[in-house]
Amino acid sequence: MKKTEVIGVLGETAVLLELMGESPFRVRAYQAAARTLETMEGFESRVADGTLGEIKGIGPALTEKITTLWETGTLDYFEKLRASVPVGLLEMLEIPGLGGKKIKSLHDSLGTETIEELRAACKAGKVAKIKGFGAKTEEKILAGIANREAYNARHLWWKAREAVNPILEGLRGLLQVERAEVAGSFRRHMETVGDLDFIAASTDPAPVMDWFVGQAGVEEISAKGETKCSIRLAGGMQADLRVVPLKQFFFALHHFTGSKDHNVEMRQRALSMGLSLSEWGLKQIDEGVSSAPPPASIGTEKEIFTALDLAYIPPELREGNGEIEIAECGTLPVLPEVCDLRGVFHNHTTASDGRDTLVDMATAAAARGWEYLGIADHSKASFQANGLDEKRVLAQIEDIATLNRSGEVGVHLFAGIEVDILGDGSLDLPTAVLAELDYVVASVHSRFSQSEEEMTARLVRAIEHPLVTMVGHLSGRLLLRREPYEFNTTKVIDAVAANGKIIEINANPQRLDMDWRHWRKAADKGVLACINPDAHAVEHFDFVEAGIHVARKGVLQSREIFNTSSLHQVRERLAAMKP
DNA sequence: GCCGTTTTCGGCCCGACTGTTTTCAGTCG
Repeated sequence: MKKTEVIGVLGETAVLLELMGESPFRVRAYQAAARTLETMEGFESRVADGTLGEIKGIGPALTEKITTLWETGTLDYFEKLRASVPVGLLEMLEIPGLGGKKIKSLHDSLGTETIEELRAACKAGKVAKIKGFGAKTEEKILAGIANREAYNARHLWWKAREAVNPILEGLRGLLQVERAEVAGSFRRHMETVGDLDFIAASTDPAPVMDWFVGQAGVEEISAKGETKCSIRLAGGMQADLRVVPLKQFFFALHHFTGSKDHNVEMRQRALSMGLSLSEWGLKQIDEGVSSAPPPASIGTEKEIFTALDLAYIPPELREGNGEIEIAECGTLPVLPEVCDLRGVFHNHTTASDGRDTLVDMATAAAARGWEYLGIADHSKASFQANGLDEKRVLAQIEDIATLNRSGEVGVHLFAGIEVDILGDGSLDLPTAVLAELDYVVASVHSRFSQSEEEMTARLVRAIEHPLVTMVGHLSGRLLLRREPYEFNTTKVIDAVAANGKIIEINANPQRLDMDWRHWRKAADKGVLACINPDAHAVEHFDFVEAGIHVARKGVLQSREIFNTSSLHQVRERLAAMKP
């Protein structure tokens, strides 16, 4: 069985155990193990030599189950568990207000196994009669089922921002509001976000909450208490607001920024120092460990970290991926910013499927202050995208050279191509043509359903081609729409490192590919990143901001990003990469 | 399920909100 499948089984086991009403700690153990495996290096050898149990969070029971899965491809424990839980129950977890225990209770008393049956039971008033349920729960379940159908549960970060900015501005404009921020996965710059979390500091919550629920675009008020309320916006996005006194603001902001894993570690660290950290503050625990008293008041989020002897951890890094250990040393890396970029390399023009011309694109790039712009239109195999054949490539090289010589645009243009990686890993254009270009982006645009072995070999072969400079959108995923194709990420990254090539950070908000979770390890192997907007129009240059988010979450530094280099350096490096 | 220079058993982050209760369980973040 493949590693990704093992991870899938562990994750599904956690969900199934939850539905069985198992101990939440056991559930958590499976979730944690799945996450650990996702980023684990040398998984195969550890399974083989039996050292899996040395990893924190993986004990004897999980070692045995993972080993069995890996070696035999099946696990009795899991199969029995899955057979005992109807699939409909898994889907019910997506309904707000329903967790493992309530779903189990519904199943036990009514025998509901599908969402349709649950809907029918609600409509017949049967659910309200169950102990622990009532009329309101029944209504909420019905509404939840309807919403689930109407809207996707998650949204692209880029899309969510359109909702966030006006709300933040509105909150900050209120007389009663001293501070307001957005927290949650949005603040951590996750590629997709579920709910939006707003925190406001005020001594007078009522008018703030009234404004929040009364905004234009609010479709439903899902909850409204004294200090917390929850709305659903047009488009289906859920937004929560919490109003706290100013002295609690930064604690609340930190808490609701998360992630959950980060918070757990922070609280554990506080406890070890004789302190208790919560969204309400930092207090001294009376007994036990001697410790310095916490600061009397906190005026920035940074001071919370300082109180725990940590360097400030930017929100993007708060994923429970060892950021606290790094911050312990007080040496957090300086993360890149949009202004560090001096150009981009994967951009389309009207020659293929872009909306703007070469000159338009160059002018817009110059207006951003970029020093250079790489043009990489599609190659001929991308027929639907009007890909360029040999002749048109050579013509475009000529156009670019002419434009560069003319000095009409204040940016240096590099002639490139986004060449299709064909099914067997060969490239869509002959070497003689590719050799005429300044650089080559190689991408997969077809035959996504190849086996992991085929796709891995295909990518590796393309990477090993001497004229390939970088790999475009490595996994081919479309967030919330299409899963990545199957390939061995480690092998591909190793091939890129071994050949001194570059991996693109495709900054299209729907791609954000290669995923930030792989970046730190890839960079440690010497792989360079190149943040590219995959622009099909001048306004798509804005996407680089999302690309910077990926780099920051991946803990990359500017020197690890190819296109933070000056024009002079880029020229030299591109030339050096050519055979 | 995992974990342990106080523990191999008894912990595992913690508090608000909701809807259901008559003192609290479940869910959520």
